[in-house]
Amino acid sequence: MPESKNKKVPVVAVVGPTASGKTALAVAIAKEIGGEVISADSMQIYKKMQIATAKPTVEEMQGVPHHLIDFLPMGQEFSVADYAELAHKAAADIFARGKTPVFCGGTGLYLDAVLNNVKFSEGSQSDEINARLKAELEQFGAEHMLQKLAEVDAESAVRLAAEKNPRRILRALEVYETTGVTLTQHNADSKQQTPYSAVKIGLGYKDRANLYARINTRVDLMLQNGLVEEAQQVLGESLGKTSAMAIGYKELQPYFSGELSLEECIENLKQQTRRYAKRQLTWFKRDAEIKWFFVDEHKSGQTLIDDALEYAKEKLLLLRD
RNA sequence: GCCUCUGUAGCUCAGUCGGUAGAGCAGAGGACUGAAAAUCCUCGUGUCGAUGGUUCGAUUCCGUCCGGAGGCA
Repeated sequence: MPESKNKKVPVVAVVGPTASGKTALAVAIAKEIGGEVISADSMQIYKKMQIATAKPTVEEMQGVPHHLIDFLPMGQEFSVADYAELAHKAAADIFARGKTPVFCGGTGLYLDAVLNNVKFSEGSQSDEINARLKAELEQFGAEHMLQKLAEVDAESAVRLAAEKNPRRILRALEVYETTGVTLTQHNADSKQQTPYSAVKIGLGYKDRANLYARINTRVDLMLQNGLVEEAQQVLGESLGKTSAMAIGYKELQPYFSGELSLEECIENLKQQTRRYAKRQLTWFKRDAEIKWFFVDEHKSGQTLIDDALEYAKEKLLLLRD
């Protein structure tokens, strides 16, 4: 009965690719153990973006309180740092009321940032510096930016040399210019002990084809539920840098402008969603703490939920020992 | 029935003046610390429609057959 364990806040995290059934499982778990859901989804945070983000409906929530959903105007930008701050607050609040936080979502970066308690220092971001670096990138290219980085932060430059991901090179430069500290150092400083002890449950498919089929039919369902109308409305308003990236609206833009047929846009939307799911899987796969449950290995959604529920309860009991 | 074009990677097509072939897309794997539903990296062997012939050697040239497109009757 180690003392340190008792000090950690027990939480459950339901993760997995889009369209794997996370919402239903998280609600079932929350109801069973007396929990509240904290969404870990970079797009469900926005108001008005309902259908495309598969935001849980009131019926789906079944009376379980949901946090970090449907609260931000679309024009506002958001980032991991913002998410981490809000999520920690929500978790502390839920725990203080004697309940258990149940994280649920497919944004791996958000989840990891919170569960690993990554510290986001305040001064490492600057829109002006970012804009300036971006202009420089456009003029001189990624290679040039990488060399510029190598002069001040050789270690990060070496690490980033293989992929030459412009976004990441710029961030490394931004961190150095704002804080005077290398990205390597900055990231090392961001590591802290986590206050949480998480039971991680992954929802997946044994056969990739089944996941893709599920995604395809879910997009069709969204269309039946009025996705086109929602897209028209959303695209008509001013989206922010973050919300504009949501899958489901920008793919339909060519249809509204008459460049492509609706059918072509839908195919494209489905494909984008499939690729997104694949990236999510790549992210979650490397987390060995996740216990996976496969949808296509169960007779019904209910047996899957029952199995996962049983696992979650057992694990939580162990954590409380 | 005749003529022309065409049949190469899951799809769209390049190409080989004869020495067994390569792009885009799709797909797969991976990375990921302030846009993450984002951004980026890596990965291409396929009876070159079938079958005979010419040749040291044919996917490439020639014949025949089968499939597809078009034109003329």
